[in-house]
Amino acid sequence: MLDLRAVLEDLPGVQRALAQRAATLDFSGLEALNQERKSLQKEYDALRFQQNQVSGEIAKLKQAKQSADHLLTQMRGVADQVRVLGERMTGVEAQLREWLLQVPNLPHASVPAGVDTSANQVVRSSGTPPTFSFPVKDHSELGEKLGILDFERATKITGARFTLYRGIGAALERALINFMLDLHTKEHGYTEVLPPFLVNSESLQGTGQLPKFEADLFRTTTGYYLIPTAEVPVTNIHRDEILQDKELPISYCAYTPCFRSEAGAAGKDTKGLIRQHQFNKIELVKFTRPEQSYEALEQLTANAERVLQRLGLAYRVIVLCAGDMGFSAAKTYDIEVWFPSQQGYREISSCSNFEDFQARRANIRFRRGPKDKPELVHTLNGSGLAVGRTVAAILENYQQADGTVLIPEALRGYLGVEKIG
RNA sequence: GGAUGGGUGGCCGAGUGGUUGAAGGCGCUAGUCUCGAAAACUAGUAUACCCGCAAGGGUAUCGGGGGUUCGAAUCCCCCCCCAUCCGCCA
Repeated sequence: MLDLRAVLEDLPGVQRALAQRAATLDFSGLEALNQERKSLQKEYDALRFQQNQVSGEIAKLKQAKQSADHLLTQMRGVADQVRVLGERMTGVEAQLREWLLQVPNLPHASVPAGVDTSANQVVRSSGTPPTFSFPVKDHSELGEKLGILDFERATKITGARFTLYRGIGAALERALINFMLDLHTKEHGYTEVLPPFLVNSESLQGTGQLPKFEADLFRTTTGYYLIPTAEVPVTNIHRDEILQDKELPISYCAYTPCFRSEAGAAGKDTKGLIRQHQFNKIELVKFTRPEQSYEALEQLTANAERVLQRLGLAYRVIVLCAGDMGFSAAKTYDIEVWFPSQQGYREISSCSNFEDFQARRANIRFRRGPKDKPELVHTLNGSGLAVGRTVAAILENYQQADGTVLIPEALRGYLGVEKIG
């Protein structure tokens, strides 16, 4: 959520910034709505002032055992006026908030303009895509032939876009989770957390999934939602809190499954592990002082890249253009890993700085010193990494001519074998 | 799921209709004292919004929402959460 005051101070600037991400929003009436809010508040405050004053006088008279009847008569009906004004004020405030909640974040100055993926820019590449002297198989074919991925039975158990991992395949997924968590906790200084996988709507509003993106979520009959990413529960750890300056920056990593309805993705990536309703992910989340968040974004992205380096997978880092970023992000790097079957790179991590956008929604603040006013923190997060896609990348990049798959060195200690098949 | 007791400021804790934003204590900040520190003493110490150049003033907030009343932390209703007991369960 943007700061209403800041928006009103520089409407043209905000509109220009939002135009960069192809966000069309109706700003007309915003100023008037805010004026209405102010005048209602003025009226309301004055009336309450009067009410409080007279009530105080009544109290004094009663204590002095004197009649207050004339004052009681005078105040009859005022309470109703207060109620009516209060309701109008609440209504206007709700309208303002509703409007603000629909507005995406403003892109950072370093973000390239553009409305779709064609304006994204490659920042750097690492590793060399492997070459094969035989026709490569894609990961779903490899997984099925090796008996470690069973898409058919998962469809029977649940439906499309689910996977049953089997034997060494299940163990590989688990090994990757442990490997990634160990790397981030032991070498990158993150604190591991294991959050709830169901969250309430306040949490989803805090990180920006609600109210706009309800269709992407699974909702339970109790009104809770399955998390679409650990970003939601982990960022909300500190919702409605004032952190101490010395606590910052805070770095959390978490393993969770993620659940996405994938509404609107019909026909896309229908085969394999790439696009599932349920997948595992290691998430990195940071809370920082505002002046440190861009440095933190570089660091967080580097931490995610480290996983791919250790696994020996070729990847590149993309900076997303304004129009391709998620709703809450001010700047996003996507990390894309090489997929031999597609002769191209596919997203495996997305690392974003949200600046104070989520912090304002979720009311996450910090205090520099005992006498200072609370300020909003900056929040960041990124995948470190999506586990299912990592399994897919390993299968494809480490496949051998005989259909077996070598296990990357870094994982052998976790898995206890050198190859699958 | 049933029963009972609770949710008050950064923390502990008083307060059951009338200057209560809220006693008292702790913590924190500043000052006095000290060579310095501790202790002691003194003062200050919430957040948001509105008016104002400012000084300052006003309003709201005692888990959340509604209601009663001239007036609600205090009374009533609904919801959430916590504790304990029972039931159930991994």
